[in-house]
Amino acid sequence: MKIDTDAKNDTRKRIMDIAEELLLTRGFNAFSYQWVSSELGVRNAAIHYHFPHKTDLGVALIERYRRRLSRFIEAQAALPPREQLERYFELAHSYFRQDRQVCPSGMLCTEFHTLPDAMRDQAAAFIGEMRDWSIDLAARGRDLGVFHYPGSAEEMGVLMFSALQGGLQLARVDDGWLDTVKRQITRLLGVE
Amino acid sequence: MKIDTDAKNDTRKRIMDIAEELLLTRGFNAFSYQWVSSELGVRNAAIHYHFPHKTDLGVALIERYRRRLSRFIEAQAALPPREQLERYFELAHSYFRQDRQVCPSGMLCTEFHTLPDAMRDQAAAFIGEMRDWSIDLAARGRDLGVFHYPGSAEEMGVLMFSALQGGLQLARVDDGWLDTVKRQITRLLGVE
DNA sequence: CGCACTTTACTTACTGGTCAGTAAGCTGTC
DNA sequence: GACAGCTTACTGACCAGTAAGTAAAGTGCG
Repeated sequence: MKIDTDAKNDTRKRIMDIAEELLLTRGFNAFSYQWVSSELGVRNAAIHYHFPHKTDLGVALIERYRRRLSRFIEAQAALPPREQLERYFELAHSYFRQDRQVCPSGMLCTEFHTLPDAMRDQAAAFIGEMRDWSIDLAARGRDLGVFHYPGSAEEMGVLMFSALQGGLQLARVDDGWLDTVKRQITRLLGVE
Repeated sequence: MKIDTDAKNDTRKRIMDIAEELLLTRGFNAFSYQWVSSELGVRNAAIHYHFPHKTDLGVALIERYRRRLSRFIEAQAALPPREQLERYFELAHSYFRQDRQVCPSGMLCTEFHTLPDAMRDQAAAFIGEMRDWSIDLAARGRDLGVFHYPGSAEEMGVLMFSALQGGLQLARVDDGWLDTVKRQITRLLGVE
């Protein structure tokens, strides 16, 4: 039996890790293969070997986000809504702690008009999945009598997602911003 | 007396108008002087005559946003909170209608780490003014008994700003998004 | 086991295109 | 004749992407 996760996959993963950090701090259009290769200590063309076109790298990154999100959702599907909400906030805050990153959806939305088609499709699917999860959380919390808010679960889920995305970006300019957003969302959910 | 708003100021204004559209659709890093000059029907260097460095153009754009915002705030300072809220929503929606633009603060936040210092300073000031106005609206609405929400005016103002910024971006992927956010904010403000 | 062959994971060296920015010249108006 | 508002022509840097070569590891076979 062959150990498949050797040099190739390791380099590939390290490229994606470096590219991910650059994507979430600077944006897809604001980093080049040079940035990745010099950080990794290889030549430019080595990146092209693993990801022939920059689009391939971008698509691979979003696909990975989607897999992670799917695992994240599954891993905490059984938790009570209050804890799920806490994890949702923690997810957002972990981006902020890491060099004031924004969430992938926020970066991909603002760069949307400049992205290649394949990346747009992936981004739209990813955002749809984020949206659905946020709505599910709002719905489940209300059904279990933990959240008390006006309007539908869809409206509340969409609002929470929007506020966290915006809040994470605005936190770059004002440290306390994200905490304020988290606090107010919690209050608006009527959690005692 | 000389009519000052002649060729120079006219070209300068047209450059800024074209650059503004590019900024809000593609982002500051994703358009070049070539894009502006070809749209305007002049040569590259003509743009450099009016704005020697791209940073100068960026700063001028944000300064203009700040002047506009200040006029916007002044023009409707006396309106009842419900109407002020409506105008706030309309401001956001007018961006969306125009080629799915995002609001300036959203674009500047996500590109923040790549912007020159002078632009960052302007962006931070602009966002601070937006924030203050949103908070004032929440405070005045509550004081006049029109809005009924939990938490402080600061928290509610910051949340509204965040949700509109995020919602405007996410509307690029899903047409109805912004309307949903507007509806839910209105509900959460306890407006009957 | 040992030798030939193939594949993997790169390298060096390059292309054509775009970028911001500059220098020098031209033209029409006060 | 001075200056505003351009133009043409250019520079050096960076960009994504490619082609050809190489060293080492893996594979098939006698």
